Amino acid sequence: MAAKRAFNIERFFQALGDNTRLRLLNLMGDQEICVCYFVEILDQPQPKISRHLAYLRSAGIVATRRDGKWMHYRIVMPPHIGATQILQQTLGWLKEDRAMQADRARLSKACCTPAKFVALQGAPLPIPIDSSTVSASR
Amino acid sequence: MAAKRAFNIERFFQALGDNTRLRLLNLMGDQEICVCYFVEILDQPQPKISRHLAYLRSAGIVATRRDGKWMHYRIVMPPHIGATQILQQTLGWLKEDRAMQADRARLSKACCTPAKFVALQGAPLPIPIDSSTVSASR
DNA sequence: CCTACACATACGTCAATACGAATATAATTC
DNA sequence: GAATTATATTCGTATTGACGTATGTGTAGG
Repeated sequence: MAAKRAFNIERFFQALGDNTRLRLLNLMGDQEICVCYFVEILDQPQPKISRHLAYLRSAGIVATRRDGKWMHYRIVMPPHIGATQILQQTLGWLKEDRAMQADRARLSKACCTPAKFVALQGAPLPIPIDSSTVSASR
Repeated sequence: MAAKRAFNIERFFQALGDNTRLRLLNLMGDQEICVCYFVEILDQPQPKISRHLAYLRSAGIVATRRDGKWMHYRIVMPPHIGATQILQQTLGWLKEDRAMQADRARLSKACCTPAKFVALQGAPLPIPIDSSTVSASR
């Protein structure tokens, strides 16, 4: 059993204080994405991606869902309304950043033309999250 | 090279990822306050306060003004509109936190009844900042 | 000048973090 | 059940950050 810690403000901001983690959050946006996409799009070593995702999870910013071999990550809003607003604001800010736009463009490309991304063959496509049912799933 | 670096997003969030620094920002709010108040209200060693203030300054979140022996600190809005919004949001969030409210209450008390705070004898009172430079939230 | 005051910085130490490389775990496939 | 795939964790190391303590710097007043 993974001991779930209480939400921590310091931890929350620290989680946002790293460019790789911001890039990961930017890619997630309102989708649920599996790890192989992060590795491919950011072009970084898999353990590095995995560690940063673990950090985001420990900070209560993302959650996971296992789907066979694949692990899907999605953003979850923190239990504090203030943190939620800041996270939303941050995501909006990232959308205006050129480098972040480029990351998302690459992700779209990978989803539309998977033939050009050999490493993603067979990987499940990102799944849009219905913003009205953030918590529950059928 | 100049000591002043370009605004850095990672640095910005890292600066917010420490409770002492959040307390300092909370006390500043829309006032310009000298260091001795921080030391007195937070009841922490002066070098510790000074180091955290230096960190905030290096992150481009606060600015200083020397007034004789006293150094006044104030919040300055970052050059990025996104960062500004997040900083405002954060300050608003802090206002709802009990511990942060207690800090501000202590500050008010120190300003109204300075006789009870021996260490602050002769210290200049906090100076409200013209809200035209900082978008207000009433 | 010299001292006192307000604040900043340097130093040593310890914890937290980031990284590449290697290895472990979990689920699928054969 | 052995190999493969996808992801997580461990290990060793280098960097950064936080802290207490000591010391340095700038200013005002005698």
